[in-house]
Parts: sequence; structure tokens; C-alpha cells
Amino acid sequence: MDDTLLEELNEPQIQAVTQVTGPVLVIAGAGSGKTRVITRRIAWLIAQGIPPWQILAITFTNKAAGEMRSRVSRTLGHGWRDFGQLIHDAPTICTFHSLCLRILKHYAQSVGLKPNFSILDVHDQQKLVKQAIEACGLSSSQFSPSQSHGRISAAKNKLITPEQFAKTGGFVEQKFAPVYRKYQELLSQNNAVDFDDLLMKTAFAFREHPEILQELQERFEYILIDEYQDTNHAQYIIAHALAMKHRNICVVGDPDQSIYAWRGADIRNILEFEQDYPDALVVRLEQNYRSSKRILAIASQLIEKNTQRKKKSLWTDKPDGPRAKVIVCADERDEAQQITQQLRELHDRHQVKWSDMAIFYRINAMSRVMEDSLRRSGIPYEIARGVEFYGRKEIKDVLAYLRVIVNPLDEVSLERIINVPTRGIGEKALQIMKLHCITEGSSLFEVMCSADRILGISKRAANSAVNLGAQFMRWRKMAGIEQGSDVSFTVQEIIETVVKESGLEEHYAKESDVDIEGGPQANINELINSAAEFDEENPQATLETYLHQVSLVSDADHRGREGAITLMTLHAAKGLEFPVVAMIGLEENILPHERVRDNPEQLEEERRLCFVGITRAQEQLIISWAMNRSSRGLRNRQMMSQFLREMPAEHLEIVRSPAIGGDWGYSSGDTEIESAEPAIRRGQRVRHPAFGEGMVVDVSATGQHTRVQVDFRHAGRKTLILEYARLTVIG
DNA sequence: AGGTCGACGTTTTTT
DNA sequence: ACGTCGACCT
Repeated sequence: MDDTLLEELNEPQIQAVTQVTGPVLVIAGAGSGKTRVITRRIAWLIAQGIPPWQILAITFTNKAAGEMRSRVSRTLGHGWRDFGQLIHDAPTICTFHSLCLRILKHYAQSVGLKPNFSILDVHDQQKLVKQAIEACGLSSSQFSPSQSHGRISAAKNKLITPEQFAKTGGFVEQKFAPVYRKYQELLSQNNAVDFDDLLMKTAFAFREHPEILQELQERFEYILIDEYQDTNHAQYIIAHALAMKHRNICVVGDPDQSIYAWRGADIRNILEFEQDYPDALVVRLEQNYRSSKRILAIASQLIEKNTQRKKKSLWTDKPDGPRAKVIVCADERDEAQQITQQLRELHDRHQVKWSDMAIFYRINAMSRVMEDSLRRSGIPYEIARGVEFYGRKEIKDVLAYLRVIVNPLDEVSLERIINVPTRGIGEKALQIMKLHCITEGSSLFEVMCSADRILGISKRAANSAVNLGAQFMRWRKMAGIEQGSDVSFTVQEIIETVVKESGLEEHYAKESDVDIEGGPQANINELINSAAEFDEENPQATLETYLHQVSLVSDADHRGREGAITLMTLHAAKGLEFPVVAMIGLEENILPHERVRDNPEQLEEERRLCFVGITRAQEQLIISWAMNRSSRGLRNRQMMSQFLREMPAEHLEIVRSPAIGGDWGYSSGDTEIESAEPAIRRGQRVRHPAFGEGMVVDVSATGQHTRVQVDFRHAGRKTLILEYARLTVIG
């Protein structure tokens, strides 16, 4: 027996690692060595003689899966390769989505899918939703595509079909159900699925094809699920269906770090695990190995304000550490400067490496000002998941070409690139071709290939279309999809050829004459590089595999550029740790976000988000908030976040930025932090001499005037200048 | 056909 | 401040 696997583990950790059979619930507090436990547990199972391929470990992100995979093989001295197929002899370590993808591909025929289906990204999904709305004769002003998409997504995560949606819902649902149905129809016409379909179709496959489920149940005797607090209903069903036979299911999570309820995560999954498995072994990991005593105290006191919570007390052996610095700033630019200055000092005077620091914010938009400041100051930084790499226009263009090569039925992609670069196939020609599709019952791709036989299309357009079709057929041969080529090309070679022959290369060369860093050309080159890496790691991979893999990765795994500060959203920060953490924008309506104002449950989620941020810090925590902040062009007065008020003052050191000056009407000597509170607040009821009674929806200061937006009970929503409008406060 | 310009509504967090 | 949409110009 290999005792080194239990080295440096505490008592509860050993329990979690060695309880091989039966259900296990591990409540893993922040920084309690969770990843170590999971890795060791997988290694332990294998050391017990369990065949690796019987082990299934599910993580929340691809990045986490990759890390875990390499840690496990390092622990065991193995060099497994995971080719993204269902069948291989390594343990399966992946996300729910990629597990479902593998399952759906493997059983494609029985499930009624062609294995070359496209996976649409959010943007394309919304485009299709919009089409569905229009096809149902509803105005897209009534149902915005993004909102509608959200509704559909939420339904899918709860495994609600369009039919059930119509049956169980109220008036709005009745009206909306056809859109959902139509959307599903469009997806299937495109031979495409969305993210949520991966889960839903898998869950339904288990229900409708017991033989599939049985096969998988027998295969995966040992199941482990990380970040269990963030699983949604579909994932819950999938996990428990798989585990039903052997009941060797180990789930790991922390209810205090549940931050994805907004996308369907159901915290009850973890809270009720013991009811699902009354014989479960429950292990609590409460010793924190990450943060100083002060940081832990701040986090603990904050999270205790949540009422919906299982009590848990984290403790640590670490030293007290310094107090957390709270910087009150004049505005967001000042804030960025203050943070930059603080971090530079840590770097220059205390030799802290840039890569040991991170800056967290609530919303992506807040990174801009911070970036500017860092850039001006010459500090290297890297944004984890900023504008998603695969979301960039030029990248999407290239991928759209590839998707059409693999899946000619993918009209979302075909429409995207049919005239990019412009080749004379305009709106009109496209409309005629689409009409033809309907009358002939054939696909746009087929129609395009024989566009010269359609009346009403200009010679030029028809020629281009036919040529493009022929071009695609050549590429399909090259990719080994169509018969005719006996040489096999790598994904990299295919992409390079397509970029050249499609004219995209020239197209983007024209748009920007120089190779700008982060410009279209540079990005395409980066894509080609990453494809080369993919080829190397997956020697026998096809273009189809490549596309599927790429669809599930939101970011071109920037594996933390060496020597750079990391910037990211609080959500992206989960699971990471840094010696120095700066959290910016601790203001009402930012953190907590304005959209959660009146919802106590969502407010608690925001508090957890704040908790997650704090607990990423090992030694030093810096927090800032700004008295003014501009958003959508308007300058708003900000109030300090209630969360800041909830933190223990004795562990905070409050600093006022010199930029505030003394002329803000607040005594500057105050150690207590005060907020710049306008006289009239959101949510306040007011009366107007002409408009009657209403509720203040928004207050913003621009220049000399304060604008208030008021929702009047009878007169509707009005924007007023506070100084002129004679508003009286009610109550 | 297609490109450009101005208006408009709109922005949380992610697989 | 960003992307989409419609109108107008090349």
C-alpha cells in the first residue's frame, strides 16, 4: 500500500480520501485543501487496484479538469492521454458538458443525432432565438432575444420540454412556449445543439434508452463531483442516474461558495445530499491552509450574515497577517490609480511578484479603467476571460467556415460567412436562396451549390455561390469527410488552407495594415498556433473533434502569462488563490449588483460572491470603493457596499485617497467610512404636483444637476431634474 | 451591392 | 460606451 498518498493530510482529509465505497459528502470550506483531497482520492482509488477507466471525476471548468488530470498523473507517475472519446483507459476527468458531449457522440445514432452536430455559442443561440421569435409572429421588442434565451435556458436546465412548458406555465409561458418549440426545431434543422441541450439530451437519453444508462452505470463505478453546490437540476439527474447502480458517489462542495444560482444551480442539491443518501459519510474540512487569520476573520464574519446557511467555522494556523486595506477613492480612475500604486509598492519594495497579485471586479466592464492605469504604469497584466477569445469576430468567422465544412446543415454558420469576405452574395441573393430552400425542402448549402439554376439570382452572385460550394467540397475532401483525398491533413493545415483560400486572410489584412497586437490577424495566427498544439496533443483527432472541443472552451486557456498581474471577475476567481488580492468597486449596486436589490436570496448570493473574493487572498487583501463611478456615460454617486460595513472594523485599515480632498462635505478626519448619500434614494416614494405619486427608480448626478427617474403610478416613468421638480418625499 | 453614418436600446456573472 | 438597425450614398 502506498502511504505517501496520505502524507500531509489531516484527519478529515484522510477520511475523505480513503472512504472508497458508498456515498460521501465532503463539505470543503474555502482553502481547506479540496483539490489535494480530490486528486489524492482518485490516486487512492487507482492504488487500490480499481481500473482507472471506471473512475469518473466531474469538475466545473475545463481548466480545472485539465489541472486535475495532470495532477493525478503526476501523483501516479502516469502519462495518460485523454482523446476526448468515451473509450480510453485513463480516468475520465472532465466537465458535465464535455461528458455529455462524449456520451451524445458515442450514442449519437440511438439518440437521433448526427455525430457531426454543431455546438452553438451564446451569440449564435440568441440569433436563433430571434429567428424563432420572428417565426412565431411575435415582436422581438416584446420578448428580447437575450431574455427569451434566458428563459429557454432556464427551462432546459430544469429539464422542461416545450410541451411541459406550455402545460405548466402561466399566461406568459403559454405565449412563449411556441418560441421555445420553434427554437428547438431550428436547432435540429441546423444539426446543432446548444450548451443546455448537451445536458438535457443526455438526461433524456438515460430516461428513454435504459440500455445506454446501464452501460454507463456499469462503466463508471466510482463517481466524484467537484463544486457540487453549483450543479443544476439536469446535472443532478445525470449524476444520480449514473451513480444509482453502485452508489459510489463522492460529492465535494461548499454551500458558502455557491455563486451560480442565476444560471440554474440549485443549492438544495448539496444541502439535501444527506436526504438523498441517508447512509452518506459526511466529512467537513474546516482547517484553512490558505489565508491569514485576519483575512479569514473578515470572510467569516461577512458570510455569517447569510441566514440561509449551514453553520461552519473555518480556522487556521497561519499568522495574523496585516489588516486589509480599504481605500476610499474619488472615482473609478482614481481607484485604478490607487490600486496600481499599492501594487507597485508591493512589487518594488516588498519583492512581491506580479504573478502573485490579482485584481477582482464584479463586472467585466470594470476592467477597462484598471487596464488603462496598469498599462500607463508599465505593469504587465493579463485578463482571464475578458472578451472571450473564441468570441472575437475574426475567430468566429474562421470557425464558421470550419463548422460548415464539418456540418453543411449549419446555416447559422453558413449565413455568417457566405458573404465574408464580400463576394457579391448580398441580402437579396440570400433571400432568394432561402426561399428556394423552403419550396424545395433542401438545405441552404445544397441550394448554394446549384445557385446557377435558380431564377432571379444575378449571374455574379450565382457564380460566387457555386464557386464557394465547390470550394467547400474541396475542403471537405481535405478534411477527410468527403472521399477523394488519401493524404490526411492536420487541423492546423486545414485552418491555414481555409484562411488563405477563403480570402479571409486578405480580407483582414486589408482591414488593418499592420500586425497590431490583439488585432484580427494576430488573433487568427494565435488560433492557428493553438490548433497546432491541439494536433500535437491529439494526434488522431479530426476537425469535428477539434470544433467540439473548442466550443466548450470559453477562452484560449491563457495559462497565466508568467510575470503578470491577473485581472478577472469574481466568478472567474473561484478555485484560485493569490498572495495579494485587490477587490475593486465595493459599492452598492455594483457588489451587490443593482439587479438583486429587492431579492434577499440573490443578495445572499452576492455576499457569497464577496466571500469567494476575500478567501482567494493568502496574505494581503486590498479593497476599494469609489464615491463616483461612470457607467453608460453617466456619472453616478456611489454608496459604500453594505458588505464592507458588515466586515469587522478591527481588521480593516481605512485610507482615503488624496484625490477626494476636503471639499466633499464630510469631515476628512473620520475613521468611519461615510457614504455619499443623495437626499433622495432609489425605492423612495415621492409625490409630484402634476404627476402624482410614484417611486424613485434611479438617481444620478451629472454636472450640476441631479437627475431622478421616477415611476409614477399614473403618469408612467419620467426623468426629472431634482433641483427643478418639486418632489415631496412620502413616508 | 455594399459600405458608411447616425440613432437607439442595452450591459452581471459562464459551460 | 457597444452592437444592431435603418437610411442614404458610392
